[in-house]
Amino acid sequence: MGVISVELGERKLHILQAIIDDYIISGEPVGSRTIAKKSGIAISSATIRNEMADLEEMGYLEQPHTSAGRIPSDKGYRLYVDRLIKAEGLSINEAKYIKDIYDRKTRHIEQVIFQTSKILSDITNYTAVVLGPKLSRVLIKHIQLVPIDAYYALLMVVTNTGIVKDAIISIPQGVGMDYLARISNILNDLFKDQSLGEISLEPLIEMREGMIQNRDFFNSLVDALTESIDIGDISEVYLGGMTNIFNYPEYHDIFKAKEFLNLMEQKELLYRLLARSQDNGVSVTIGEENQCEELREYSIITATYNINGKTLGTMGIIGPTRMEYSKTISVMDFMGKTLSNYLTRLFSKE
Amino acid sequence: MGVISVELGERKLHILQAIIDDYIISGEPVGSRTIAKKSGIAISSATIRNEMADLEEMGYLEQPHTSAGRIPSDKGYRLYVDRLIKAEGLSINEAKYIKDIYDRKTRHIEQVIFQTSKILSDITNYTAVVLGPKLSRVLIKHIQLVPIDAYYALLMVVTNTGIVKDAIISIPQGVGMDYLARISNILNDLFKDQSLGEISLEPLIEMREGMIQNRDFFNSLVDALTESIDIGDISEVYLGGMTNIFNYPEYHDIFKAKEFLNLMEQKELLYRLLARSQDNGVSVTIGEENQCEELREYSIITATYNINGKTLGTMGIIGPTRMEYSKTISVMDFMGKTLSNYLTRLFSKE
DNA sequence: ATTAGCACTCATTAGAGGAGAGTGCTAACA
DNA sequence: TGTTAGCACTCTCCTCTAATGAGTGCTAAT
Repeated sequence: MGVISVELGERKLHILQAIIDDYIISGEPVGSRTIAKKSGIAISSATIRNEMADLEEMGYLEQPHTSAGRIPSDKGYRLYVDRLIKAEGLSINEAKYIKDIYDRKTRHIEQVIFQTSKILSDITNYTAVVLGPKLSRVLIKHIQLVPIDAYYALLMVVTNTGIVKDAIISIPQGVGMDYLARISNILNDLFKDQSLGEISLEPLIEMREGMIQNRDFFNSLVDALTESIDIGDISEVYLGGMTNIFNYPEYHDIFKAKEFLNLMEQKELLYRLLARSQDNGVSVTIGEENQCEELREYSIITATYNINGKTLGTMGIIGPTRMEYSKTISVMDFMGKTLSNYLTRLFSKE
Repeated sequence: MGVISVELGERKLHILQAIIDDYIISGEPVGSRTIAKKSGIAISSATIRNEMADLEEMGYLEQPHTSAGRIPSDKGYRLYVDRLIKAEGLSINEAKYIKDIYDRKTRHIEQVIFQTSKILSDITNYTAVVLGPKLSRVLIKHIQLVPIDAYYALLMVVTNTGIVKDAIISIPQGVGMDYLARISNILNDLFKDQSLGEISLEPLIEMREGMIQNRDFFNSLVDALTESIDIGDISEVYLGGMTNIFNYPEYHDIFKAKEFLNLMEQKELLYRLLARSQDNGVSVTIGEENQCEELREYSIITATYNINGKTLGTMGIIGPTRMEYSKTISVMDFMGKTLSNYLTRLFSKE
């Protein structure tokens, strides 16, 4: 790809940029006259037409039909994102708006994540998806079996993100509080300070083997732990601004709209979509680059958040390929950092 | 309204029914010829035209424009629902489908409620809203303060529906496990077996007055309890089949669709909408009967579910006024009863 | 009271024509 | 050789018109 800079002269790049900038705002094919007037350089529309024809041949532009202007191809957007956009800081108002919201303290991380999805969709005007903390990355702080009544006890797992997983399990006749307390201690000794991803239930299962009494109880205990770890890993998915897609005329078509909304209802799909991008920082996927067939007309921008530098989860923005990349990338970068700071402050006093 | 039966002869009723039956399926204004052919009675279209003119004058029908067929008015639908529909049982397949899903046991009531919303929207092809258990109706089974580490403890409230509300509160220096256990016991004595709606924090606040040490701790305790009760009452709202509205051509308009989806995103609105109908059994609200301005073009059918006959929550279906009332009412009735049975079996062994 | 017949209404559809935006090409120009 | 003005051409979109047809209301006959 290093050849690009040879292929593409300064002027071509400038024209490509002008076209994409215009198309992102208008959504309409861009003609040579428009560029001749708006772009800084003083060249005639005829010259620009020649350049545009070249750019089309190289695959950066497309033409919906013969007598229309040009629209960027996915390859065009890729070049644009990689080389043409300049970082665009958030406005003071926006930064303040975000900070203000995070100032309302909660210790409920779900609330925070939910808020984040709302903020993202509000600011960007696209659809936001935020994954809750990937539970395999989360540390166990405390496990306890709490008796509720004669028949049931509550298995409780508290993590360093303040999340509490609980499961109700039935206890056999004649098991007393002291017994539960003993088991609690054992569980704590076994699992404390391990991450949910690392822990192995082996020792517990071995223990069970040695037992004659209360095997049923141990079974349900193992089951409950397994479940809270497994189910846990497909972490929560929070969606914000689903209907924002209607703001863009190319999705006024009812079938496209329905298709999109149906995708957004499939939490597992969204999870897979975001969970993949594990690299830190902001990453951009444009149109056809998407693995997912149905999302070939959308772009996705993701960022991660962490506690103490340890990546915990992902947030994403989904919008049309003619997305305001510059603005959106800045927002994602800012939000990733802000959320990470917030969470670190909140949950890291070990 | 008793006059109706005088005003409306047998034949008018029959015609009205035929028109509504047809319109519910087709969504197109119904003409006299259609009725003459389809409805059982052998009358000419001219006669039916006369009857239709009468029905329109009485307010049961409307005419979109002079040379179109008739469509039912909300008043017409009301008459239809109250007097003309016959109960329509579920098909064996449907009943089986539902039973099968409820057979997969979970003790997580949220899961069950979520499933319910999916089932409802799947079977009816409308949008389903299900409210989680109204927490004011739910009984406290157990309260406990569990120390997590030197700085924090977990306040845990277990209810008879298996829901666990938890809050992390910070504990003052030098407070030991035995102290927390003592407080736990006090809380249990005070609140056990009361419903969240009934309990008063008065005694706790009084206790605080008598204290010199640890006032801060008591404050956060009271706060946490207050919060889990208050926030709790706007119970969870589960939505299923949001995009089902797109199945009906009259909502292919992008603005209507967006308006609808925006409404569905407002959980509090949905909560208020359903929480109102507290009477047991199925209730139907048609078009203009809706309090909510924006829902004047929709009909809502609600049913309640209970544990041991004690009403816990509400489920609802939202769809166009030309809804398949007969079918939907049956489904709601069936689901209300099925869910109640299921929950009763699951949570009532006191 | 019912119905056949007919004139009338109005939404919907298809087609024709014109306007406008934009292109590619050619020839002239610096 | 790169740039530009000019022009014919293409294709979409809008508007206008006419035709179609479903459905009505009224009248007169049964």
